[in-house]
Amino acid sequence: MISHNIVPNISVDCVVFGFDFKKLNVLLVERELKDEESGKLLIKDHTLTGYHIFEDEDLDTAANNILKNLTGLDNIFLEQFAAFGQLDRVAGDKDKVWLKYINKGFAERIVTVGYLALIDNTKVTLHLKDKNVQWFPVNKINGMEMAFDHKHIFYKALEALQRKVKVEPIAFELLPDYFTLSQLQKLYEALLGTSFDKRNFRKKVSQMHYVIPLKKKQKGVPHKPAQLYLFSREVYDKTRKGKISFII
Amino acid sequence: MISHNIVPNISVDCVVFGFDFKKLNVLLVERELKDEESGKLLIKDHTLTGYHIFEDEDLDTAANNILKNLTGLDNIFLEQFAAFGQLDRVAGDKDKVWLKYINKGFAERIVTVGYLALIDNTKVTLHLKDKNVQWFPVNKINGMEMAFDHKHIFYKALEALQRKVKVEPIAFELLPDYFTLSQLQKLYEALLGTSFDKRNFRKKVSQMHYVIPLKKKQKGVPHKPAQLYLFSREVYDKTRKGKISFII
DNA sequence: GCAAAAGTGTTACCGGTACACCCATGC
DNA sequence: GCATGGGTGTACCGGTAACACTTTTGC
Repeated sequence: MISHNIVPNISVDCVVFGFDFKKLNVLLVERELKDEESGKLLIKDHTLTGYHIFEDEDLDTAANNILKNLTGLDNIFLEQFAAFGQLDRVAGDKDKVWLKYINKGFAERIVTVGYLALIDNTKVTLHLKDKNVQWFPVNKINGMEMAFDHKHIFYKALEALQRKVKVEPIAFELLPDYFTLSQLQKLYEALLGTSFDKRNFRKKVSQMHYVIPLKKKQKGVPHKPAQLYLFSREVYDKTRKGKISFII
Repeated sequence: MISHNIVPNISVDCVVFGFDFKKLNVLLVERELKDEESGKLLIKDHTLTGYHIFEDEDLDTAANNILKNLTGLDNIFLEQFAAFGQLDRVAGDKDKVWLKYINKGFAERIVTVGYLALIDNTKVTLHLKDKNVQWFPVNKINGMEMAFDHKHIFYKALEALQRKVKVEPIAFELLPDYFTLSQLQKLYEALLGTSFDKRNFRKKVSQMHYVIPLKKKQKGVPHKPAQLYLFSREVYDKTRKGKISFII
């Protein structure tokens, strides 16, 4: 039995991160509302990608569905990182106007569960065309206007990501299947806001036997083509000794 | 304006940890139901300490109130660690009977937010008298019957605790204000399920300038009395260099 | 005086850090 | 041939790990 009634006071919001080989980005949806008569712009800001769960929908399922709708992809890395339930989290002036306008029967008090999503930019760009969805560099978020408490949620997600990335091999989710060591290094530098010594970084990676060099090389680059690598979760699960650190 | 209506589909559950200088314990409430006519025992198991939030109550406030009711103490260490929303999480046979019996107007679908609480056993034991609330060693939980998905929640809490304890100085919350280094060592050993070399452990602690020796010593012990120490959060906040590890 | 836990230093090894030059390709 | 990023080895230092005996108290 499938219900399509939403739960009026519980939602799921996904903070979707992507990496364009230079910087870390986050996916945001534009929220725009014009006064019907005057045409005056009442609201123009951004929100995370989320919605209210259905009565017969798991939290994890809801998060997956959001990502599926957004990108067309299944099997995206998704992990819950926190729940947000402040009394006033949807009670900003603009937010009240907005909720009244969309009029979907949401409650005044909404608890949302935040999910972290990591996606491989190279697989997904096409599906975002002609939606009001866009990538924004994470270090520009501070200056932006955001709906509800979404800026707060975003920063909590970023903190969670930075914490996890040091301890679990999840950063690979942000890279294509085949990647170079320089791309991996730039990714960690973008994630953690630091920079690493090239040789030491490579020495460390070479101890991670689940980062496997391929026979392939880059092609068509105007410099020495780089070796391509692959992350193997199977090897990781078998060989990790429990206390591998992903920082240098 | 204070409302005393509960939100029927959102609850908060606290996983309360304590340390008795030998092992790590968790606080559980007995859940018992007898058939009114036959007197037959229908349910006898244990639950975490939690309740449904009120309409005008923050998640954090709700968790604090639970702890306050339970222990009489304010200012207990409390941290959210996950939300649980599986469709069938309150739909076990016993759970259905129980929810019908207590008849409080809860929804069929309940999302609960899990909080980790750390308390100093020496301050709180008195307040638990004559309630059906008791400490249980964490390594006995596996063999116990628990309500709803509370066993699952408990294990997630334990994992979160083990993760955090290596990286933040929260273990001190489980000790009295003044403690000995042996107590601290036993605590970490209980938390992480390992054992440490005494000298190396002390060497490491001596580099943590926020663990401060006092002029006092233990009294009335049948062996050489130990130096007492104190954890100073102020010193910690000032001196931590960002990457101190609490493991050895 | 004995049982019980407190307290204390040194050495060996390994992993982390710092650092500079040659190489392969596209244009 | 030049601009661009790819790729490589070594020496030093600091932290971790292993290890055994003396001290102080209550009884």
